[in-house]
Amino acid sequence: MDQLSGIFSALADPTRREILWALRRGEATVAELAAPFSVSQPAVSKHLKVLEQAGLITRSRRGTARLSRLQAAPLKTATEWLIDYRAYWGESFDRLDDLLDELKEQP
Amino acid sequence: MDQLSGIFSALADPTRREILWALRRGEATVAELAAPFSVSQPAVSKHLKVLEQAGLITRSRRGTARLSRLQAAPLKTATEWLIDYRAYWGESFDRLDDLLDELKEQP
DNA sequence: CTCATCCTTAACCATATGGTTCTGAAACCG
DNA sequence: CGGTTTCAGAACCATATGGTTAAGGATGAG
Repeated sequence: MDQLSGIFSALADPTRREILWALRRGEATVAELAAPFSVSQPAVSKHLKVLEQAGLITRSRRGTARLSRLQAAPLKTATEWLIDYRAYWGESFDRLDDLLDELKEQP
Repeated sequence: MDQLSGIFSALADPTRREILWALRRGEATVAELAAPFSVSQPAVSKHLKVLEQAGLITRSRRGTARLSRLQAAPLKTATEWLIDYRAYWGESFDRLDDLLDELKEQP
């Protein structure tokens, strides 16, 4: 599986996007990440493995707990693919351009 | 399947990304899209159906041929998700920021 | 050393996915 | 009308995916 496919398929699952969202402010344990969901803890462990293999998170230990931490690189890779795509395409991204403008103006 | 999941899982397949790439300059028939690949024509038809259901393409007829055409909206949706995510995350996108700077300066 | 805690792995299951071949529908060509 | 071209659909297959429960490894607490 190439890198982009791994990233996009990792992002394709709503539970995994929620997990990434929960991690945006820092590290969290498996139990903390599993709490908001109605799925079992081993299911969350599987999702974390997928995210790790896509490079979206790295993992470490603290006592018996396993900590997950976001990694920026794959998100950049995915965003760049989309932006590059647009660069080679005739049509513009209209409202996306506006959004980017806004983002540039509030640094 | 929610919209983002459909878009990301459509983008997760390399063949589908190649098809989108081939469509960046305009419409194409199924045969034209299938030619570069070592898969059968029905396989390409299936991929086109996935892309259509994700909203990434629309389809029309010209004689016996079926034309596929790119749609910008889902690409915008996906890009915005990634950009928004970054907006709520502490770390910056480093080189992505540079890329965006470059894009803003060559309009 | 023993035990509890936290999490991963194994085994299993149902459904989805990506591929095939074969068949047939839809539109033009003569 | 009949044939050709272009493509979609059906049926089938192998593997991947997302879920479960049950068992067990690793670390810290007592």
